[in-house]
Amino acid sequence: MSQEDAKCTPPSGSGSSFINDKSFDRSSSQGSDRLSQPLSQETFNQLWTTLEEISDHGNLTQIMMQPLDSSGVADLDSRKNCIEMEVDQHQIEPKSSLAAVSSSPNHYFSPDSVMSSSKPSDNSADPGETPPTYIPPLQQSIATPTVPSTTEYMGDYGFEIYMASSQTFSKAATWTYSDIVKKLYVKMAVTCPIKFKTHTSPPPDSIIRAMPVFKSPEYVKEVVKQCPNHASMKVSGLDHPFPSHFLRCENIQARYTEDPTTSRQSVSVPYENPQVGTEYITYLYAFMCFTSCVGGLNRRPIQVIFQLEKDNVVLGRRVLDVRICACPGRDRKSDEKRCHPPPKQIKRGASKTAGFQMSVGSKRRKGDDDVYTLIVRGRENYEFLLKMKEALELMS
Amino acid sequence: MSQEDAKCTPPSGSGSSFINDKSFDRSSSQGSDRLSQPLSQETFNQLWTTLEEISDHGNLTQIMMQPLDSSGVADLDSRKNCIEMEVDQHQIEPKSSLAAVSSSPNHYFSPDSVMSSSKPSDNSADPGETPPTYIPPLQQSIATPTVPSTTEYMGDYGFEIYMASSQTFSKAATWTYSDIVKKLYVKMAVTCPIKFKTHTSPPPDSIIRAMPVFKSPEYVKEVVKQCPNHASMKVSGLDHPFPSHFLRCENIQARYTEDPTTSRQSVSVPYENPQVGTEYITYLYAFMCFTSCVGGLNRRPIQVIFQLEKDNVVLGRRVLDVRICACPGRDRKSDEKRCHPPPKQIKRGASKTAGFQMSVGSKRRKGDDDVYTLIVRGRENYEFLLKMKEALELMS
DNA sequence: CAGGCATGCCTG
DNA sequence: CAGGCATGCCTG
Ligand SMILES: [Zn+2]
Ligand SMILES: [Zn+2]
Repeated sequence: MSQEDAKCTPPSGSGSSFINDKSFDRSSSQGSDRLSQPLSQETFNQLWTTLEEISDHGNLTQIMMQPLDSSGVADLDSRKNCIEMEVDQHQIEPKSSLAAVSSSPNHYFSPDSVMSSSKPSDNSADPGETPPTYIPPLQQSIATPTVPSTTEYMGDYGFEIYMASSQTFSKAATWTYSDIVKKLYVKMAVTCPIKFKTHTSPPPDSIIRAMPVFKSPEYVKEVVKQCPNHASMKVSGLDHPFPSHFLRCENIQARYTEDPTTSRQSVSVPYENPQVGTEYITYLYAFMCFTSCVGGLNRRPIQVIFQLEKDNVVLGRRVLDVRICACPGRDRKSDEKRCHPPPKQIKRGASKTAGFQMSVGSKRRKGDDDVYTLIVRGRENYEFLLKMKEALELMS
Repeated sequence: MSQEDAKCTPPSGSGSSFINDKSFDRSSSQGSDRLSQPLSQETFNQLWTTLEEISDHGNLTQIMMQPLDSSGVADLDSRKNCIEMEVDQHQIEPKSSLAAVSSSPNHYFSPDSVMSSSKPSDNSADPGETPPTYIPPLQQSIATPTVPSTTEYMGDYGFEIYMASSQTFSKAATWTYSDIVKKLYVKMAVTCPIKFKTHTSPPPDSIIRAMPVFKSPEYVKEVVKQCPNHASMKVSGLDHPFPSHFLRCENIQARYTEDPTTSRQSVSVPYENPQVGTEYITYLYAFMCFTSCVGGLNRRPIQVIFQLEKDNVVLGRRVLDVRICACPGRDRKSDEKRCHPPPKQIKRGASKTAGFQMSVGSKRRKGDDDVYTLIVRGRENYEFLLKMKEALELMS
């Protein structure tokens, strides 16, 4: 049961779904536990530590983007150096002093995505939206730039996201959205249509930026990126502008960014007003790893932050829980079942015997003490049923 | 049942266990099937093809060995170039003409590991060993150097391997050897003692070379290497002489080789005669991926070839089936059960109900037509048993 | 350590 | 496409 807890916390309406978060899966730092009796304990601890450092900050993607004309040999050791450099950066020089001065923490996204407080679209400005709950002063500083906001924010233009809660429950549908768990279930590497609208046209050249983050507070700080396995598949770099991005948008104008400070990756597309007669504008997104990918998301649930931005000013923000899996239909069904167990569902067994439904529990029923006679043909059947009867009577 | 077939073919004694091989799991080229509704079908097919090429020949390990003093950025695209170069090599210039001339196919291992036919240790020379079965002329040429021999060969020195069939069945033991399935079950990244002996001391400076190969004929040609995930963990290169090797030997004198022609990786250690009073010499080996590793072994069973060599002449060869998994005890147990199903084992269900054993099948038994009376207390119990009885009578 | 779940993938 | 297995890993 405890293994399933994490799944039972659908985001509460439009507020930050973080509040509902429970503890999650395993911590990636438990990795070293797997190495009982290692070649050399110390050696391995080192290995795993290295791995964790890399997965926290790694600049692999940047390395991989290097075009063909370079030396032709890779020095992956440089990654480790990058990591240390990065840490220094954090402590010494916030990438842009502009960000440090004028960004509003609740709308902070990346150093080049600043919320000007003079704009009318500040979070306190929109009464129709759940106002953000009290934020302790510490969080208001730029001290933790690695955790992007996940507070939903409609903004002045009425930015909204919409998932057709369509697509069958079928185990094999490429994607399906659960309105009851408020979560998108989607297969890996398939495009999934996501719709947006505003009630007022945002300024021209506005964009929608999409960025994945871990849902659990335990991991929000960690950057979401592809696992080495899937990252290594796109190595050729010929097929995609930013091959090792976890989140893609099928749009010729899609722009792939990796924030040099936080090293978080995002995709942005120009916001287009819906065609006449259409309420929503649809973009096609694809997720390039499973939620379960070892060495990547590693079974840690994520959400995607969709932000309407104009010149690095955040005009609106929507957050979508996403699970990337092999059987969206199956997994949706089981999540929903977990949250709304059907009446009289039995813990385990029994109901699988199907054909009839036996109640379980201590409630006494009509006829509980009556005595009946069963005529059975066959010795073996008789013995079986006898044992069964004894077991049943023991239970009652 | 068919999913389990492959597991039920223990190698038949000391002969090539290839003969018993059945079809295996899925082909890795089915990868593209996973991408239903991809971003762009063509693009993805390309991706997967690239991946397969890489996993077949990829020079990643070489690239990763590049020391820190290089440019500091990696050009992983160069891998693809390497691949093509490699293919050319195969067709144009066999690495050493010596190998092409004097190697005996059955003892062929790698271009620098040649079987001199003047040596007394030729395969035809030892009558105590199963002589290799007829080999069609085509295979005798050096045309398929990518498939190392897996024929066991005791040789003049009486080379033997020995696995203590010790270690509990316990689900958590780090390794266990099944004498009935003739397979080693071992956790990933833990050292496992493997013992060798000869009846006569081999010449000084003899070595034992260990090389993993896929067991299935379908995949033998493919080089066994670590999955990108696990390979990327050792990236630092500080911890191990050849960090991305799949097979390691805990021995200061271990030498890690990657054959430039076949790009197969192997570890060799100097052969040492057992200590006085000891029959065997023990080496510690470790496997750095699961048999199930996606992008690596990918659930394809492997075996390890242990070859006694002296100056690239093969003096003996032993082959060991190995499964690297999280629960060696559990998996051994289930493999053995598959091969020797306990008498009266029921396909599914029933036996799980424990406490009594019901036979299944159509054999008529004593008492099959007798009629018995069962007195049942409780309406619900009665109804349950009634249904049960009806079902049972339907079955008989 | 043993039981059991989660989840990719295989097979009909 | 649905049922079901295989198998890493989590939890008592
Ligand atoms: Zn992945
Ligand atoms: Zn692996």
